[in-house]
Amino acid sequence: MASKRVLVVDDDVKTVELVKLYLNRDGYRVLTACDGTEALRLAREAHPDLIVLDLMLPGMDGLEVCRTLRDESDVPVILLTAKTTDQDKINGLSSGADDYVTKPFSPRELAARVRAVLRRLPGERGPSEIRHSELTVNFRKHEASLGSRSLNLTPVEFRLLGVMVKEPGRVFTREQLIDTALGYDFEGFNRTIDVHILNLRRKL
Amino acid sequence: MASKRVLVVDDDVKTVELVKLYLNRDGYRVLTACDGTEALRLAREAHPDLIVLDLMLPGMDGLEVCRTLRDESDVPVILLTAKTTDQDKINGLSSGADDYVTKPFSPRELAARVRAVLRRLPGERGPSEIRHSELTVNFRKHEASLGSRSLNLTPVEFRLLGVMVKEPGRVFTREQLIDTALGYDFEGFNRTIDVHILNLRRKL
DNA sequence: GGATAGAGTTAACAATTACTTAACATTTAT
DNA sequence: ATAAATGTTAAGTAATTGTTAACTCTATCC
Repeated sequence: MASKRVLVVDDDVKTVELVKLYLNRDGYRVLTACDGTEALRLAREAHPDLIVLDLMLPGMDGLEVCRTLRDESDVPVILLTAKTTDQDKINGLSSGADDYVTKPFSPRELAARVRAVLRRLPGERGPSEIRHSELTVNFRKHEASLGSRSLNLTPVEFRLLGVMVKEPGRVFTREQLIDTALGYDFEGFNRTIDVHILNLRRKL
Repeated sequence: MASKRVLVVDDDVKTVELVKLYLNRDGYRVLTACDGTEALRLAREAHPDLIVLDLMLPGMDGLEVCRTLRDESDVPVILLTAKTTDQDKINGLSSGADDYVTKPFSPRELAARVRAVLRRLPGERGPSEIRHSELTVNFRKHEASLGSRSLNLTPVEFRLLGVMVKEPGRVFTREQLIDTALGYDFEGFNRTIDVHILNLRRKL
C-alpha cells in the first residue's frame, strides 16, 4: 500500500516505457517527461517521491535540471546516462544526485536502485512516545495501551491514533485522515475510514 | 547543542572538499587528513566525534588505521570503500566500523549516514555482551547462546539478533533490518529477510 | 579440479491478518 | 418530518506474513 510515485525523464520513449513497465511491476506509480522543462514542471506540480533523470536531454542539460531540482526540494534523484567515466559519476553525484546508473542498463537493476534509495530515506523523527492520561502511544514499539491493557491496533488504526494523539482536540476531515492512514493515493470509497475509526473507538 | 566535529580522511582532495561541503551544510565542523599518519595524529589531538575513512590510502593502509583507531578510542568510523572490493571485506570490517559507503558515492547519502550514526550513538556503544533472561549475545566473540545451548548463527542471523537485542520491544521495518543485516546497498528481493528471520526464530 | 557443505537468495504456496465494501441503523440538522 | 450525515454490522476481498524447498555462489576438502 501507499504506493510511491516516480517521475521518469528521458527523451527516448522506448526507454521511458521500459522503465515504466518495471517500476509499475514493483508497485510504483510512474509519471513521465521527455525534456527538462517538462520534468521541472511535473516535479513542481506532482511532488514525486523520486526522480529518474537522463542526463542527455534536448534543450536543458540534465545536470542543470538536477541542480535546479536540488535547489527546490529534497526529492531524491537517480541519474541515467551513457557517460561512463568516474569523473562523470563524480559530477553527477556532486550535483546532488543520490545514485547513478549507466546506459545501457538493466531495468531490473534500475528498479533495485529505486527501491534502495527510497528505502533509506524516510528519516523523520519525533518523540518515540506520547502519553495522555491513561493512553500511551509508543511509536518505536508500534504499540498503544490504555492503562495496563494493550490495545491491539492494526497498522491503519495505529496511524490514525498516532496522528490524532499528536494534536489532541484537533478536528480532522475524512480526507485528512485518509491521507495519513490510507495513503494520499487511496482511490476507494471514502467511508472506509469510518469503519477504521469505529474499530479504533471500540478498542479504546 | 555544540556542533559535532567530523574528521574526513581521503587522499583525493576533490573528494574531501565535496564531503566537507555537504557536512558543513549539515552544521558539522570538518577536519581533514590526506593519509593515515595524519589521520591518526588528528584523531588523537582533536578527538573528533566521527571519522569518515577511505580505505585506499597512500602509505599506511586504511584497514590498519581503522584498527588502530579502534584500539585507542570508541570514536565511530564510516568507511569509504571501492565498489569492486568484496562483500566479504565489508562483512569483516563492519564488526569494527559503524557503517560503510561504496565509491563512487553520493555525498547526500554519506551525509545521511553520518547523521544516522551520530544519532544512534548516545544510545551507548554497548557492552560486548548483552543478556536477556536465557539469551546471551556476545559481540566480541560473535556468538549467541540460549541457556547453555550455543545457537549456531550465521553472520546475517547474528546481525539481525544483534540489532534487535539492543532495543528490545522495538519494531523494525523490513528495510531497516535489510540495511543492518544485508547492507545498505542490497539490491535484491526484499522478502529475503523474512527467511533469515524465520531461520533465526527456529534457532531460538 | 570436482565434490561437498554452508550461506544466502528466490519463487511458489499457505495461513493469517487486516482492509474494503455494501447494506442497514441511528443520529443530527433543517 | 425528512434529508443528510454518521454509526454499526457482517461478509467479501486483498495484502501481508509464514513456510517450504530449490537454486546459486563460494569456500574447503579430498
